Amino acid sequence: MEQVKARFRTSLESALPDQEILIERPRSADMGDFAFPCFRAAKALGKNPAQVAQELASTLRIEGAELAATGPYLNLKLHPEVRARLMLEALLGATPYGSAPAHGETVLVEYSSPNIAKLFTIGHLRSTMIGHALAQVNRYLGCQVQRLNHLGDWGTQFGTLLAAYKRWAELENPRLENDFSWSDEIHERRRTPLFRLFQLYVRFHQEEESQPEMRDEARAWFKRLENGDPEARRLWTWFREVSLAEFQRIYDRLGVGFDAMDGEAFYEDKMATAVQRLRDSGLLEEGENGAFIVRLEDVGIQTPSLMLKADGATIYATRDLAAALYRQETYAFDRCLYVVGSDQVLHFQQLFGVLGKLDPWFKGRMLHTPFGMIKLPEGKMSTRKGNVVFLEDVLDEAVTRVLAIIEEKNPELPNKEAVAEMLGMGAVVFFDALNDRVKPITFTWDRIIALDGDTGPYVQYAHARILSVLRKAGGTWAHKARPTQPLSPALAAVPYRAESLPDALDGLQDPAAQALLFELAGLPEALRTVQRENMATALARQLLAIARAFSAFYTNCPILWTENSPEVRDARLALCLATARALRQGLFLMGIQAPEEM
RNA sequence: GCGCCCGUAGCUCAGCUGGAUAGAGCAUCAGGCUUCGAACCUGAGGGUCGGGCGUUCGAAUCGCUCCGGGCGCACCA
Repeated sequence: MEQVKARFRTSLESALPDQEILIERPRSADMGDFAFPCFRAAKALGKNPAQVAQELASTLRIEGAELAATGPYLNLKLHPEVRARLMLEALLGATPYGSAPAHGETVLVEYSSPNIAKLFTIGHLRSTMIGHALAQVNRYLGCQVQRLNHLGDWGTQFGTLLAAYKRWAELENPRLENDFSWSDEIHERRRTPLFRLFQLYVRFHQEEESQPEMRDEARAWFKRLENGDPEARRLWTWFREVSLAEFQRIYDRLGVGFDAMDGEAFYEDKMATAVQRLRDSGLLEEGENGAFIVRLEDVGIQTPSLMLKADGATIYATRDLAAALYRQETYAFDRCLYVVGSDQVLHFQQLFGVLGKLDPWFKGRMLHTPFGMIKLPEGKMSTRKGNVVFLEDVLDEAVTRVLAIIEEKNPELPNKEAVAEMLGMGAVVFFDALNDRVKPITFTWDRIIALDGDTGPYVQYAHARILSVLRKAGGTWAHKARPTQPLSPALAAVPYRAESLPDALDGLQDPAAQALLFELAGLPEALRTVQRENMATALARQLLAIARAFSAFYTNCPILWTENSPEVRDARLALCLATARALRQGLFLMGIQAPEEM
């Protein structure tokens, strides 16, 4: 397909010297595979665009394709059989479809980054799964990717937690579990140390409102922690351990992995040199009240970046600065993506501004992918106030709903629970990636766990139907649709064996088959869009388009009918196989599994 | 107050480096299971692309402005 595009480009270049040739994709298969809009060329030539298209259509020749002028566009449309052959070769060949060979570019993706001693809420899902998808797609496209989890394991909040802990719940206290009135109503799973810590945190903030002097208590505890007080240190370590254990369980469930989990505490001893560099460059100025700031007006940011508090203590901006400098040295990266909510756009503008002034090397390498916050119908979620929706509750509810549907539609299904898990997760994760809105999303159960229409399960359903057909086809067809080794977070490409094509591809002449090929052809471009725009939306939407086109093909073109000639049957089976592989690969990049039956 | 973001069908959203008749899903209505999975498919209705002005051969897309909403604005992260 790429060669055809290149040939199209070459002939356009020779017909229109000195013109910039921009080739687009038409909106649908019946218009063709590639389109050249003639507006600019027409203007340069002083002609009518439609006329230019006509002239080009009658002059140029591309083997295996027809050139037609449709108004101001010159459309290249491959002959159905050529289109089928090119696409199936690409889809079933040795190179994973749409992937690129390693080219040494290093991309860092910072995502998830939960705070120690807090529970995963639905708000953490976006960063975690978008970050995962971006890491996966970049790896698929040949980048060297480092997946970074910048754990929130340092800061004043630990003073709060230490103070709360000392106040109400000593480590050894056996009454811990009974100290909280609402613990009896909650799920057994939440009777974990982490959940108790979370409750302590919430309680402290609640009581603090009427007793402001508690804040000093918290500050004092953080001071002790910073000064290396053994008790504070011991408790901090313990908080961190129980939190990480809990996080890992969730990451395992989501199929997400990291290459580094260096949290903010990791940069604790690296901030002094970072601050010194700021001083040496003359960027650090004393601001109001004795705090130290970096002014950024000259780079178009009116609000200066606060780097040191009046008491000399560091702030999260200092830690992010130290982290960026550390990463520059450690990874020598080409791009660093921060998948963090849109409430922090200013923070990252400031951070990037400071880095750019400190070292021009950083310019253009630092990128923030902001996303809208999830809020509840009654307002903003707040961990401090305790009005949050926990991620695991959402996942569990999704799985429960899917299980009910399985019982209704396919009660004989083996491994119901495992399949329900894949579908429930698929629904939630796919929904999350589908819209990359920067505006806030209002959480409702029915929205996030929708199972019909533009959803993960719709794509998974198309995949499962294909596997079902391939199984019925007998022989090794179904086997060919399975990965050659188990999938794991260490992989980006689903491992498939290269397959040879049937000799004849009649049977793919039908418009529905051609439309499916057209949508499959859009997948590589969608992956590049994901990489360029740093959002997973384009991939999710392309998978939907493929699944939709498959469903139409499936209803229009019988595959295993006895009246079909063996050639027609095999050609259609090959298309099914190619589609199944593409769908599984695409879902996998998003962190979604594709069950063979559902 | 200042800065950034958003406003597209009844609802939720795509489309935005300007370009073909503005697309999906949900909801509504009308059809489709004696052969491969109806978690599906086919069709219909539904739009001053928030309003206005401008740039352009051409604007949902770019600029200005107004209206409506969100977020941020130094010692939280």
